[in-house]
Amino acid sequence: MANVRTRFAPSPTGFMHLGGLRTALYNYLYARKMGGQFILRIEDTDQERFVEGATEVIYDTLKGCGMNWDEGPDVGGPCGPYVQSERKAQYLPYAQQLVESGHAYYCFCTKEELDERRAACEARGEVFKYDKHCLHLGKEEVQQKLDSGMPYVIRQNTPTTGDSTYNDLVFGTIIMPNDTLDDMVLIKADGMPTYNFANVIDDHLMGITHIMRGMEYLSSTPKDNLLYAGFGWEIPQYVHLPTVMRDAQHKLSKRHGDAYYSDFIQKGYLTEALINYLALVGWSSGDDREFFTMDELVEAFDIKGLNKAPAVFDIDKLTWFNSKYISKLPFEDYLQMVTPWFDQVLAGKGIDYRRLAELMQGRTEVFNQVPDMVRFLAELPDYDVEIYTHKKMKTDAAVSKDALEFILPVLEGLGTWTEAAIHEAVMGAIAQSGRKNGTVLWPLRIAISGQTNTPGGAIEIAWLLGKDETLRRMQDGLKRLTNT
RNA sequence: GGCCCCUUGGUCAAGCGGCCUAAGACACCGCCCUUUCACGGCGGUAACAGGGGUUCGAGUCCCCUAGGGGUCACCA
Repeated sequence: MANVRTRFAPSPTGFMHLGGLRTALYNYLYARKMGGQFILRIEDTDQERFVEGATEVIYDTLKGCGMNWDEGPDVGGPCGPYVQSERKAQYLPYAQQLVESGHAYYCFCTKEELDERRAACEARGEVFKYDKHCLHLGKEEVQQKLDSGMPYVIRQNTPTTGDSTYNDLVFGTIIMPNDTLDDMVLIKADGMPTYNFANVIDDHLMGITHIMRGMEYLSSTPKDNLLYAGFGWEIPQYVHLPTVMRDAQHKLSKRHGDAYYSDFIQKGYLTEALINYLALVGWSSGDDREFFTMDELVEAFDIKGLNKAPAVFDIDKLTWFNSKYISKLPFEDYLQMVTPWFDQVLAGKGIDYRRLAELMQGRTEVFNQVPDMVRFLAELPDYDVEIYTHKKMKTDAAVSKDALEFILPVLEGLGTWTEAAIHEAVMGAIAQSGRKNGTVLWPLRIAISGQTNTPGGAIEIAWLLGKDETLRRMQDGLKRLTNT
């Protein structure tokens, strides 16, 4: 097969949508897998939507995810420029060429006229389609209007009979009746090309061999093909991708804060986990493997593994991946990453982050859960004495009160406050007294943490808190137990 | 509404005519481990949308119905 060239062609909106990121990923993987090139092209033909700094977001996201492009706006390449607004001059001549050959025509209908016709059509319950009104203008008439400076657009002249057929590498043969094809605008009144037109021109000029994009383009592809045919250009391979959904009915959306790459990074998801999971939404390697590095994805990627049905993006599964990736992090990396999250609630409290991090790494699913998990170290939460009661530990309020009264002097008398010393003193005293470990340790942990779930047990927490605070909290617990 | 596409457990999915009384993973439930929770180990609940065909044999092929998604802009 000829050299494979794929491209990712995002619009600079300021955000990287996860669906778009996945599209970029598949394009990247396929190009790398085939030893071809991955090209980045910025599609900014809609100038009203220009967003400052938006291209940087695209660069940073792609780079951050480990997807490097071979050709693009910043790195250049033989087919540049790679920003559509910088290529604007080239599109009109191509459109004019299509007019010459009868595949396109000038149209002078105004937006208002069209809206009117569209409304009338819809009122009749019919599907609106441009009626080729201006196709029938005489050559002189067209020239005259052009010369007079009348605003115009150039429309594609689609056939009205027969069918258009093409092959999609994921969906197979797609057949579309030509009479459902609209004469879409190629060149807008402002002289800029429409997305559809610019795409075809650029993809051809850049030698793109495989077009991998969302399946929303499945039914507009025949019009693209008509354009390629009009120029006599080779039609590329199409790989339409299933939609990434939030649930069975809805796509991922801005509103729900579940659509953008940055949303997830801010919440404390790791890029590697996100990429790994994203690759699996709509694609399967065919075996049971779930964990992939980027290199392994390149190795395993195959268009045959692409699914057709829309796939729901499951945050629970992503979170599971994330917890696994966090667990595998080198400890020093974890410590560094978790520190700002500790700081949110523990800054200046004198808590040993290193020890806390050791306790936390194995139970961190997403970093934004960390503050709530460790907040109790900063301040004893108000809690219900009910939580002293635990069936399995055989504890209730009375037993707990007794346990705390029993262990308090042991800790008070402790000279060195290290985990080993605390452990030895507490466990020794328990053994000597003939009590059960849980009967004492459960109330102790409740008293000093004020909650049933904590990172680490009573001894680790006591050490983290320090002697004074530990004793203070135990006194507090005793007070609560006495009052009931 | 027209046209296009899709349909295996709650979710992602394996399956590409017999190896399927249908894998694996997440989630959920139970048990074990454990000074809590989590981790880990073991086990469990749960699916071929429905109906017709084709075939010796269908989750796998065809048709219909239903449901879902997409698309019908001088937006990308």
